[in-house]
Amino acid sequence: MVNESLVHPAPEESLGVLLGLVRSEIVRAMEAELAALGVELRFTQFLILKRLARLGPMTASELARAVELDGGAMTRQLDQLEGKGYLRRCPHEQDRRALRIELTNEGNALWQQLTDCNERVLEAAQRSLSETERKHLHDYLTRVLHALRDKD
Amino acid sequence: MVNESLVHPAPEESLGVLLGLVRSEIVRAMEAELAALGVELRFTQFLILKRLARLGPMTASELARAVELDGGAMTRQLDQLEGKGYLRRCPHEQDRRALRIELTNEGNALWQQLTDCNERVLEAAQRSLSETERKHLHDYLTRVLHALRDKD
DNA sequence: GAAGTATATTTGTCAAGGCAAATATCGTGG
DNA sequence: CCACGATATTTGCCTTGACAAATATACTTC
Repeated sequence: MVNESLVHPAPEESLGVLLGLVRSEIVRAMEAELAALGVELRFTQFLILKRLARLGPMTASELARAVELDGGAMTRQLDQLEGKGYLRRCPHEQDRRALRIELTNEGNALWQQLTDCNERVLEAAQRSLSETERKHLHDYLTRVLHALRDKD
Repeated sequence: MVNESLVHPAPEESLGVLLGLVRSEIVRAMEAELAALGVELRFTQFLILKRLARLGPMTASELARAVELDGGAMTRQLDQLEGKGYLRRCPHEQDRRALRIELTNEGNALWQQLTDCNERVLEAAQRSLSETERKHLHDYLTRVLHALRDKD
């Protein structure tokens, strides 16, 4: 598969920089899209709700690990999301140290909007990539991630 | 009670998440590598020095735009980098509002270490990708970035 | 079952970056 | 020249996330 933009490469941005730029554009686009729908959520909060919606109730620690967020930061995000009424801290049945974090009805109702919104942003971002290219992009990034994590 | 799906995360991480994970691993690796060489620099500071080394002296505003950093944040980073002796704020010859930011000899000397370090980290990150795949990855990311910036 | 270790949550502290206001200077159109 | 809007830098304020300490509870080992 020949690609024209390989023939005229942009002034060489290093991978680290490029990743940062793309990510911050995606975050910006998502937050703007949400705000336009009247939903005031930061990207991190979107990620938290997404995990809960997809994986079901779990403890705050599991949630923190799932979104790679510090435990302390998670406590404060949960404060906010609970305050907005999207989730609830319930006592954990087997472990009295832990919490069972679950979406409220309102949180579940919001979820459809969030996932649609995410869909639109990712579609827009990748609109110049073919289906195959999208798969490759995902595959490459996954392999890079593994390379970085499994040192050697 | 541990949620098994957290141990083996779903194969499909969304692009936004994946980008964040890869970037934060690269940042972590770079900072660790630098620290191991006795150089205490944050990734942002590395980027600033990199721009200066590659593009030569410029104003603080130009530098801020080049690394996509807020002007206020740039002022504070310059304070630190000037304090460490890596750069210098000189008066701008044509514009008395502006500064001419330039690397010191020490800053230039550091540069070779930084670029070698960056080289090693990126090589390690992409070690499982062929030369062609690396080019494609870069190309895809560049196209995604353009798609996000040039709204339709 | 007691002691010691590991884990869950919360809270305090800190650095970084975004945004807005303040100040200085530039450049342009009367 | 003068007023006015744009730009450069700095500073203050706010939010976020990392890290560490404190507290409560679970688990493991003897």
